[in-house]
Amino acid sequence: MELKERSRVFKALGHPARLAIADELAGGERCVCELLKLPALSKLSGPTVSQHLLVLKTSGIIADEKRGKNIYYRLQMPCVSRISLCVGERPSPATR
Amino acid sequence: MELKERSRVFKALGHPARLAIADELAGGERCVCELLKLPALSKLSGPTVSQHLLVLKTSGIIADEKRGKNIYYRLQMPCVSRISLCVGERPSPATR
DNA sequence: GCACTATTTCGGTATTTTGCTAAATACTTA
DNA sequence: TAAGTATTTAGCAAAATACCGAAATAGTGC
Repeated sequence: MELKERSRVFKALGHPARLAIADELAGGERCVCELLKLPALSKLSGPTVSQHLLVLKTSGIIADEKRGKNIYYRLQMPCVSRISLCVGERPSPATR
Repeated sequence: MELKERSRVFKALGHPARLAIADELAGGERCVCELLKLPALSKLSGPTVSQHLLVLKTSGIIADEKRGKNIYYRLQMPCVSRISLCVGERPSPATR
């Protein structure tokens, strides 16, 4: 994958709300109404969360599927759940 | 690591210039003057690259050390080189 | 068809990020 | 100490992003 495309994936994960969504979807698919209840998203409006979902989708991280009244999102990029853990690995990051 | 702190790491990698720097440093330490020659950075001014280095440093991804005339940067967060590869892994799995 | 629920799209504003030039700092060598 | 090289800091304009409320879309059940 090219530099720009790869960096787009990281950029998409580079917002607390979107990272929280990716983390949650690592546990299986969720409809938007479930995601809206996440603590990290509960302060945001529906339209705002919808925009964040679009960013994640555009970068190829998640995919959606409509079933009945709801739209379900799921993790499409398998490595993302691994990534997210790995970043937390080190104890003290910004030590000079 | 907390959500916000983790997302800052991704955000830092979410720019082609900074991802290129991280990729290059995965191969060992480099001084700024070497980084400036990278194809992905050659179009940018020195000060701009310096700002990108600061972003990476602030998020704990890289560390610097002054030796003689030069400042050498190195990867401080070991998992970053693994991450960067992993994102390129899959083209588009048509799950479902 | 009408009301209701779930979700997205639109239009706008506030904030953040990017990248530049000019100037400052720090080290080296003559 | 003067000049030269390497790098950062400061200040600023332009572009991108984040967020919201209102309106639109789509499905369900009466």
